[in-house]
Amino acid sequence: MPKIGALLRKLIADGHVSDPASPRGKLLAAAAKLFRQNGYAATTVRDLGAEVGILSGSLFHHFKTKEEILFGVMSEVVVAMETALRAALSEARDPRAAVRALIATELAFIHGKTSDATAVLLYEWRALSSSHQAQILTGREAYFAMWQQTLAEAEQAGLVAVEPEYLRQLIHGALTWTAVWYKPGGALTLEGLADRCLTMAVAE
Amino acid sequence: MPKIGALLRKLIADGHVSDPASPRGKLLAAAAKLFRQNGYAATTVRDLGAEVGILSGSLFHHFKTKEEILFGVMSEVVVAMETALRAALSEARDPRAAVRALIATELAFIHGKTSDATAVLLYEWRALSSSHQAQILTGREAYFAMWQQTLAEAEQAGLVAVEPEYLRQLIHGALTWTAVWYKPGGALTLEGLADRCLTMAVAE
DNA sequence: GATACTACCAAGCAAGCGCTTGGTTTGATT
DNA sequence: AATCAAACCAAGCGCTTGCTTGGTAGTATC
Repeated sequence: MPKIGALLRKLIADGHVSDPASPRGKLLAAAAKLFRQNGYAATTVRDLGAEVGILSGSLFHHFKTKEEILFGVMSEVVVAMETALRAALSEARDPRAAVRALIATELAFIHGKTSDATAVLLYEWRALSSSHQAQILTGREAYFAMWQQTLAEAEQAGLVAVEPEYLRQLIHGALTWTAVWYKPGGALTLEGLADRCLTMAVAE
Repeated sequence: MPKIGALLRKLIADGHVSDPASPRGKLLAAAAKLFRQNGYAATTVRDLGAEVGILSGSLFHHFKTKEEILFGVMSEVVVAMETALRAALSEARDPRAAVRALIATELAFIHGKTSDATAVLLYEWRALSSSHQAQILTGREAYFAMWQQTLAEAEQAGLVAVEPEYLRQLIHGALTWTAVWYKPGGALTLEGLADRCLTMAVAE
């Protein structure tokens, strides 16, 4: 499984993700942090400006509206996540390893350097305009399909006892909720957490 | 397992939960609906007033602040949930049945008549003041303890392969997330959903 | 050395926000 | 018939919100 950092650098070089050194990239990172911490609606454009050290009005030189900033945060993490999941899957040798690869990659996004943006993607869905929602949803379809297919193969191999479409959602919920309770650096490592999730999801 | 409706009526009669026929009860129900739909920060006191058919200023005859309304929604559902979980557990004859009782009860809250309030409790945590957060947390401790003990007994019976403290959080996440994707009335019944969750959580 | 572009500031506008105030209606109680 | 509390209205205050406008400093291009 390639490190996510390396994948991210390639996406930046290709222009699919904003350079964190650029004003736009810094702003998106700051927005992700504040949106996660206080929520989108409770974060003001003045908060955002202060976080990057400019006045609130100057934000609108980079983005047309506040909501475009939210959309920017979400769409970039969707691109990165899909790339990472595809790379992780391509190296898995059997259904069980494939499921573990998906779990570990998703946990890496939820708790690694992209954790703020990922949390915003997962928990600020409502705040997006419906047209932007549709765009993000389209971007995530490939991602859902990967999960679906992987779990279907695990089912054929007799590894899982719950229908893939339901199991996918249940696992997704379990992983998503780790953003609320799991703190890296404690007794449970990220690898350990992935092991527990795998144990729960598939049979031995 | 007693119906939640009956438990709720008793709580109303005893004054632990607001009567839905009273102005306060109607307001809390409307608030739960709007807070869930649009989020706490994005819901204005004018929205709340319009939903119950009064002017925004009149809300403050019933609650001191907007945040007190949120707190009211959350604290009442916490009381109800703890009562329901305790009742469900008392009728379980073995560890497996106990786990299923907890799962089914929580799903009933997430998707039944109290679904709006439950969703608000789960997803609007950040919007509460820290002192109110502490109060809600205290109220939920008994609830966490029930889960913890039930899963510990299941572990001793050899039913689960993941440590109770982690498994509790993973299951909680899976159940919580059903609020986002599961729609009652489709091919999968609530009982069916509970079965899938149980299958994933404990061995045969 | 003129042009053009990016990134920002300074100031503020219109709209909407939570909440307050003083007064009115309503329905039950005495 | 008089009393009283609960429930609500009408009006608006002080403040914050997202966003706009016109202008400026720095840097790169031709």
